[in-house]
Amino acid sequence: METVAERAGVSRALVSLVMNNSPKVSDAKREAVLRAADELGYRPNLHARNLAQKRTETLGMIINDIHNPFFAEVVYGVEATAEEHGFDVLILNGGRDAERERRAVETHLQFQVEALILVGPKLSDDDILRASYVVPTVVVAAGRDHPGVDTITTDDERGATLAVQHLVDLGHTDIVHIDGDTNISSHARSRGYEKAMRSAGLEPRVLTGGDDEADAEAAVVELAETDSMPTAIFAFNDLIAAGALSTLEAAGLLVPDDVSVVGYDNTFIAELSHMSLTAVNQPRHQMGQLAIRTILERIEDGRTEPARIDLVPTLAVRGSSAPPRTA
Amino acid sequence: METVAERAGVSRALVSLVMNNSPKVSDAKREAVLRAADELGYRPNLHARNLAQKRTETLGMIINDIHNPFFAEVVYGVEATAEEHGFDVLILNGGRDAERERRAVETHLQFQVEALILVGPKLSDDDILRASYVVPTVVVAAGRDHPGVDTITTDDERGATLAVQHLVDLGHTDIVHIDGDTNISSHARSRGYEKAMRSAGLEPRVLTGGDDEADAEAAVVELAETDSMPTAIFAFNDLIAAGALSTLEAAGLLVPDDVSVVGYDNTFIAELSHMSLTAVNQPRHQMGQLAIRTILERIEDGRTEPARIDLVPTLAVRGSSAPPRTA
DNA sequence: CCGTTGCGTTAGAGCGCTCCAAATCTTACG
DNA sequence: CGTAAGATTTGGAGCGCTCTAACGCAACGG
Repeated sequence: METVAERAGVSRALVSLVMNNSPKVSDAKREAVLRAADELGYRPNLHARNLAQKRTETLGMIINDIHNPFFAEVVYGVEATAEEHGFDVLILNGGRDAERERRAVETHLQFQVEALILVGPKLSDDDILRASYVVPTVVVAAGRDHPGVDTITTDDERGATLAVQHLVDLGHTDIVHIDGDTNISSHARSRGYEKAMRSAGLEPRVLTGGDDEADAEAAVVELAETDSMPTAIFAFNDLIAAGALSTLEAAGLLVPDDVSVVGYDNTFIAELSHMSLTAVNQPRHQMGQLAIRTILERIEDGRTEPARIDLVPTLAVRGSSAPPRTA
Repeated sequence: METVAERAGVSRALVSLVMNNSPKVSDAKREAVLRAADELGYRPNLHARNLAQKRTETLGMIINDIHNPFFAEVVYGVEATAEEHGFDVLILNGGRDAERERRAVETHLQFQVEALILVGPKLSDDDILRASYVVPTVVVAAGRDHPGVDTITTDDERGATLAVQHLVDLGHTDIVHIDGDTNISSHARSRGYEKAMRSAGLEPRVLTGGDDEADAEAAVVELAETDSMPTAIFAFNDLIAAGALSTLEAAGLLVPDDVSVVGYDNTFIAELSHMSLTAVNQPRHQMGQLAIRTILERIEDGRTEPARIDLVPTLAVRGSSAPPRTA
């Protein structure tokens, strides 16, 4: 910066003004500075800037797993909205691991991000709350209540109910749920499933799933081997559903003829007409967008009470669900 | 830091030593500092640290599109290896847009990242070269030659050849390629396709594709409407292939009976047995890993000549390819 | 009993930038 | 031509940390 100032024949302060395109710089000087900067390949050091400014205009986002297309779409919503407001978004990958997420939070905090956006976190409530004392924090796709922090969710319990009701309406009575294991929204979806089953007078049956295709296999194999295959499977997410589809096929079962399958998230995978997966839809882009809006209300408008936005899930009916054979 | 030092009854310098867990601090003082830091909720400011140290131990990665699972797997390879060497990885999403990528590069450079990892960049060679003057830069999944910078690729031309040869071996003579349009590796794959077709004595036919499912539709619809449907389609990537599968199905055509489809990347989408997509495989995890190794050779060992690592693609044969009807 | 050694500790400068108050230059006007 | 009001520009302190060189002190040998 010093060098640029000298070359342009001005003071360091003036260079700073130009780099932040302040309006109160004469055109002549501005141009001189810009030219000098260009000639020298000068690029402001963000660390120095952030240090001096005590602001970073940067938001920290942690996503559960870059693998899962659900999260990718939330990211697009977040980025688009953050950009509009002049914030950079730093992404750290949680990698489906609470410990890694904890380190990611720490990294973000040390980077002095102005807010934390946790998408489908695996962290404990305590960890989240602790982070929220340091910096505004919003949990997206939370599934359950996070006391004290902003949350953007779709009503997972209701989403699960939609899925079950759809299957019940088709005439299914034997519906198994493969859950999300330690995933944060797993509990709400299981609860919705169980309630809906009970209120339809049916007996719930829940198997342990996990995050993705691979985690579905064990559950479906178990169903096949114990000869307890239901007429319908409601999966924790689209990946599990896709895994179920694969494993069912490998077991020689037809979907939807032998077994109906319903997923959750309605990602592009469900949409692929080859998959044609009936799935509960979450408005991902909007969720990302609302996350930023919510956080900006804290940063810029100084809101302090936790916000709680609960969106309404819908059901996208496709080819993987049909009436059971016996009906 | 000042406050922590006071509370622990030591100097600021000592706090610094403790925070960087230097061995030359007495246990008593170390503990005192740690306790004070904990009580005060002290967290070192990374910007100040980076400024003083003139190192950031941070790598900047830009991925073409978080949507595409191919990139996600490269990310895992990069992260795992970077972590081993004590580097943080900052991810910025290119969003399939050269202009956004350019801004992302700028952001990373201002953040003083110690290296740049570009995964499937949409940037021009010039932009890439310019970045490489500032900081060690490696291009992953580059597809074509990038003079002056390190590249990690799989041989895309050969990959395309594998796909075509597989189809030719099955007896296909009418094979259309849906390309990657502006994608960086599109050219190499098209070239491989064309060469392989010619050397098999067949006439190449290339349609414009793009990045994902949506971009496949136009091409396939065109084939259907102009009554020029081939017996096999070789797609630029798995997403395009998946889109082709969908559109073919919508047109009432069976895969592989009426049309064989081959994808590229061999992501989990291809693996889903419902998709069962024959696809060219790239060793993604290894590519990420090698990217970091290569870059570390520059940072830590001071290599200066550009490295060029070209891996060998393989073909994963699945259910979407079969002999043509007429054969 | 004193000079040495070496460990543990510290003062203080400096990293590259922003921001404030104050200095300087322009312009307009009586 | 002098002056006040703006418009520009500048010096210097300060952001929170690391790093170097130097310092204090206990243990040790002669």
